[in-house]
Amino acid sequence: MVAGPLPAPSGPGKDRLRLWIRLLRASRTIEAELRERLKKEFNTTLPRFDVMAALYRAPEGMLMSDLSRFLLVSNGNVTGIVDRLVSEGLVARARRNGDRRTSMVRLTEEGTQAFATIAAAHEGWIGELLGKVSEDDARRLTGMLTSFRSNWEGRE
Amino acid sequence: MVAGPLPAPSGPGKDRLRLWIRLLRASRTIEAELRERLKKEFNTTLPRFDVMAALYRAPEGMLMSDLSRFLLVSNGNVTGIVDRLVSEGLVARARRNGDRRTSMVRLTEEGTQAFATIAAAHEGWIGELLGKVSEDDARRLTGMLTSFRSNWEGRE
DNA sequence: ATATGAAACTTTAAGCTTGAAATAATTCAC
DNA sequence: GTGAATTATTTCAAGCTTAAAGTTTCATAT
Repeated sequence: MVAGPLPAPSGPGKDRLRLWIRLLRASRTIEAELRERLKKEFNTTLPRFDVMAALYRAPEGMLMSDLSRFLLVSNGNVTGIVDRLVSEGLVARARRNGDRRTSMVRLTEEGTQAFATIAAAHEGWIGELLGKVSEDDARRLTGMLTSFRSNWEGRE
Repeated sequence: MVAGPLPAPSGPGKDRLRLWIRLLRASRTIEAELRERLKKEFNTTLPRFDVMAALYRAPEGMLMSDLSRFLLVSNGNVTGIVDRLVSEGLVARARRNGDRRTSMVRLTEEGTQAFATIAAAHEGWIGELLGKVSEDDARRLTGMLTSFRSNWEGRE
């Protein structure tokens, strides 16, 4: 999967395979770097950051199922991450009157402050790690990725 | 991190942030789909597939450290995955005469056959999932990703 | 020869991840 | 209104992942 150098395959369809391999290697490389910095600088993790980022954009809160759908991870996964964030005082669950199966999850005041700091650093890191990509290329690449995704997404 | 729809941020540097988010969402979406199919069709996992793919390209075998470097994962990680592949008879470790710290890891006959089958299906899936990307765009995107990566890689 | 350090690998603890099974609450058909 | 599906969430087992600590082996400088 994460193939790299070596006997460059050729033939029909190989271009897409190569694209996928590059895509995967690029995101894994960046992810690894972010994970390391989040740990070193803020003693946190990428999954926690993802959850907080989602909640930061939704001051009114999110349901667990909204979170898992948005983050593209399983339900049970989110449960665990939120549990940990709650125990750290960064996130709170609020039972709802309407539907007692659900609970609104939101950042605490402390969580909001903490996230703002981390997010600023994060944006700087991305700027650094993708620094060699021109703003122009960035926009072009983004466009390609967006359209490709919307094409096959929502199949099943 | 995996932000998506909603209040499109703007400002300097935001284009690269947006690019990163798209990149991550694209690869996670495809990865999830591949993982699911590997499980359903072949009862295996993405990490096992990755290791087997690496070994398939190296009939003479690879050291554990080669594997972990190539796959961009930690040493301990590879140990576990290889352990499982060995217990399934798909991979073999061979002690070396020269250096008794190391062992050459390679696919067994059974592993080679199994991988060939899975790899064929895998390539088809990629063709399907990235089908809407023209071969031309695929090559262009690949080029962009390659150059961006080689730029900041090998920093530390 | 022998310490000293480096290298290759494994082990461990903690956390992330999934898919499936279990719980609980709601909705809907009758 | 009762029972049957549906929905939201949690729990669970198995496996993946990392960073750090530990083991064994090798290289090298005395």
